[in-house]
Amino acid sequence: MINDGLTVGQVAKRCGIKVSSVHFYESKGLISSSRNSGNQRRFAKEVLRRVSIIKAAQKMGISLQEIGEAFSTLPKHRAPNKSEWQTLSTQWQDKLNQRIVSLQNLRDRLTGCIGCGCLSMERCPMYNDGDHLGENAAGPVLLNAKY
Amino acid sequence: MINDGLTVGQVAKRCGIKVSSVHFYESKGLISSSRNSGNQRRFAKEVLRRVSIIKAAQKMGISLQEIGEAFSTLPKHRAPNKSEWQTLSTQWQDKLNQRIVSLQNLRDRLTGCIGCGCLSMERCPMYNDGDHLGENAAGPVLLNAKY
DNA sequence: ATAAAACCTCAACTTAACTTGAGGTAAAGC
DNA sequence: GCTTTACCTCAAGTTAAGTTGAGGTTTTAT
Repeated sequence: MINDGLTVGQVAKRCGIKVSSVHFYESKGLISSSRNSGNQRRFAKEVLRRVSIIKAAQKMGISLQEIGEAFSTLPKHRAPNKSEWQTLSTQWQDKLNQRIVSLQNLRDRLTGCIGCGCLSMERCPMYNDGDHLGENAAGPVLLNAKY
Repeated sequence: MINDGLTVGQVAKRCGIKVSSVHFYESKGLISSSRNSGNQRRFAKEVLRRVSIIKAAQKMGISLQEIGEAFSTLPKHRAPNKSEWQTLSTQWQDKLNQRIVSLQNLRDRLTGCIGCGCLSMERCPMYNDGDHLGENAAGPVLLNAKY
């Protein structure tokens, strides 16, 4: 068994994750493997890129669920090519940009609002950065009150 | 019982969260209440600000644990004043700034890297934005390989 | 050839942040 | 006064993303 693909241990080590995580990602369908004669997993090198991308996407705040959905648009039995990866990249960049903008808004309003008296759920600009409140948020909200 | 403070239901509604969450936050020591003659919770208006801040902090990616730690620096039996709230604000702004910068780095590297051949755990600039890899990430990593 | 290291499966445990439900009490509306 | 709505407590369930462990097999190294 000299050159039959990567073992789980090798994948884990090269990706900086645990063997159990490799198993876990496979169980979620994010990566796949074949088996050798002794029923041990063997991974194509392509898996390293996939794991890299999983990790990068997670840093962006993308869930494994969403990563799986994005991966499902990739070809099943051929290594994705450059432009296929770039399609993913573009989708996620948009998400990432939105997150950044949203955090920037929050940051910009934080100083102005947290110390002032206006902090309220409904009207304070801090809470109106594109997100919507829960269903039951209809009631009147304290404005300019001193708590 | 006309003006004895806010009931859980009122707090929940005005904050756009569920009654169970109000209970939950109280169980975590993030907010507190007194009880009326019939053992029902009554909240001071100050609680609305606290919940507001909990929500804002969560949007920033701050955990309830950290929020609790920050809150623990506030006075126990007096409503915090403006400058006390602003101290919190300042702490969190730094965290927020770091997160933003980190996401920006990721974003800026995403397009360049995800479609190219260099995406690797160890050397690719995408993974070198200040975070460190796991302990076992020591092995050689595929560079410029076609997966 | 044998021992150690790596794998295998499957079930159960972990943490965060809540939610749901059961069984029972209090307050409000008519 | 009665009924409905709101509360109470406490235990258990939920989702995400893994981790841990038990019991057993395969590879690798000496």
